[in-house]
Amino acid sequence: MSQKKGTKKAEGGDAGAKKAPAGQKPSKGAKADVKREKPAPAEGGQKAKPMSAITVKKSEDFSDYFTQLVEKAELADIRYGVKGFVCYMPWAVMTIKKMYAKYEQLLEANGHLPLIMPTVIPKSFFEKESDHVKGFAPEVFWVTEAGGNHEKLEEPLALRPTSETALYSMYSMWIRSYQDLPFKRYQSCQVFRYEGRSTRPFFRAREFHWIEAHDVFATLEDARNQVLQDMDMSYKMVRDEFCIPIIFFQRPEWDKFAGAIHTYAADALLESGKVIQLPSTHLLGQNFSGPFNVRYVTKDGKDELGYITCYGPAISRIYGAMVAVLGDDQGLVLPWDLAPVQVVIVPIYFKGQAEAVDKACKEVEAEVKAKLDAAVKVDDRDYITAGEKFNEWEMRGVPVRIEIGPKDVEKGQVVVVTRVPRKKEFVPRAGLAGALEGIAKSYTQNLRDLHLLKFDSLVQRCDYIEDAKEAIDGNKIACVGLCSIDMSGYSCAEKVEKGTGGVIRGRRVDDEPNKFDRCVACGAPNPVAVYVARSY
RNA sequence: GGGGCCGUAUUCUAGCGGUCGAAGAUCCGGGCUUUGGGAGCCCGUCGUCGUUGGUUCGAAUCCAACCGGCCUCGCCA
Repeated sequence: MSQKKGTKKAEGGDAGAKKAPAGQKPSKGAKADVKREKPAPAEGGQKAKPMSAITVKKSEDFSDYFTQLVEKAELADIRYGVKGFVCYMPWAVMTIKKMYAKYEQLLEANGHLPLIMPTVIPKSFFEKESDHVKGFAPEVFWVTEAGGNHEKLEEPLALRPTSETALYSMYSMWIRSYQDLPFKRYQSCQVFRYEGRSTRPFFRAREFHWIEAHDVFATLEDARNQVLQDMDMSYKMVRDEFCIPIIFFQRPEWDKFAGAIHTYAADALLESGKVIQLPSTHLLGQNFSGPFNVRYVTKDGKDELGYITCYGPAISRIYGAMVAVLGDDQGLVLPWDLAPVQVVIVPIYFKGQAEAVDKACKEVEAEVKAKLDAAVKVDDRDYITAGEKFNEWEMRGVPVRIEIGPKDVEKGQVVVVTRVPRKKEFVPRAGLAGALEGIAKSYTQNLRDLHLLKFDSLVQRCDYIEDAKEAIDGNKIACVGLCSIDMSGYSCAEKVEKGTGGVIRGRRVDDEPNKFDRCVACGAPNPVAVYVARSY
């Protein structure tokens, strides 16, 4: 019987089999470490984890791994049936809300006030700035009719792909004088993009969740300083709090936000060897203040255009990146502050001793809540085994598990197990709060250290396009010389991208250690060092 | 947007022109028994075979289009 089951589970594992030969790999690697002694020899000969476990190794098939993680840790449900739109499940939402809260707090500490704008933008607003219109034209959802008879709207409404045009049309009314500047607002909202490329939960959707901050200043210099602050906030949040290593690039001229003077964007590197863009900040200068009439009166009575910046951390994508970067073969891993449940208590029941165990669990729960102010949960379900609970909470990335059984009650101790690193310890009840405090304090720091591989170690300096291709094929980022990231460098950039299969991400914003004598494509002297990588 | 693969119950799979009034496992509900790393037995429930149209005496099965999913290549948070 369990033989049959082993077989079935192996099959369950190839949820991905339909897509590629890679789907077959998993069963081979599937852990047989659990004491399931039936070999199930006839059909396939491999034991497998239950369907509730991830059946591929992250390092072997990242794409399948991510799909399974999203499904099995119940982060999103993709069965809604509209391309690019998914249900965000409670476990993900609880973390995402915490991420929002941290980000919003930081933005407010840096002088931003919250605001909520309408979701629809009239066509006429949207079309005021021509570069921006061109950039977004292909990916806007339009609301064109309404009512029972599908009456046509007099003016089509865009489902906002981003809010510049909505905000700045109001900013022109809200901002009157230099006394109003700097004028800094943010909103947490959803935006919509009719994405052509294939969609992925969290990473690329047609509806995504983000924060956008839009700031107006009296001088270009003030605006530039805001861009620096935006980058600093990104590091504080994305790297320090969410434990995702990132680096900022100035995007090439041909790859900037439509309507910006410059775009600066953080890239993270995922297990697949692809970079993904995380927060970006744009120096818009006066490109929008002209068309939208964002003006202010100076101290000496002159009428001036404001200088604008906008900053867009996409929380849903950052969440996806965090899940992807931190997760391991057991499932999700979360920083301490972001875990919906930080400590789970699993009672180990035995006939006739449940009451004593339950009582001890309740006591420990109360103590942890009181002394640590942590999110604690007692998993007292009596219809599944303790082992299954262990696996379930590990899949969900709960940082600490406390096991309490009859033996522990007797000895006045508990078992404390940390998710990362996976470590089991017997702790006397009297020392529990102290032990947990220690874990809580260092947990996130440990994760960060674990993942803060410096980009430097993943970057390969290359003098020839062929070398760069080799580096990129080996899941690395290539650093090459390019004559320019202005439009004058575009044709060389095309050659590099075609020759390497990567995309030019731009020039590092911080200090550049690599120096080049000539452009890899045309040989022109005094090139700028740029980074080339495959991207999501 | 291009190319490739795919769509049967919550999920995974079988069926590949008539024997399908669609099979098995899982899930779910009930009962017993269990719980220190993914338990077992018994009973029960669950199906617009993705949708629409076509071919055929007859379609889950063949064809087309659409919708969705996965993989892969050129443009973005």
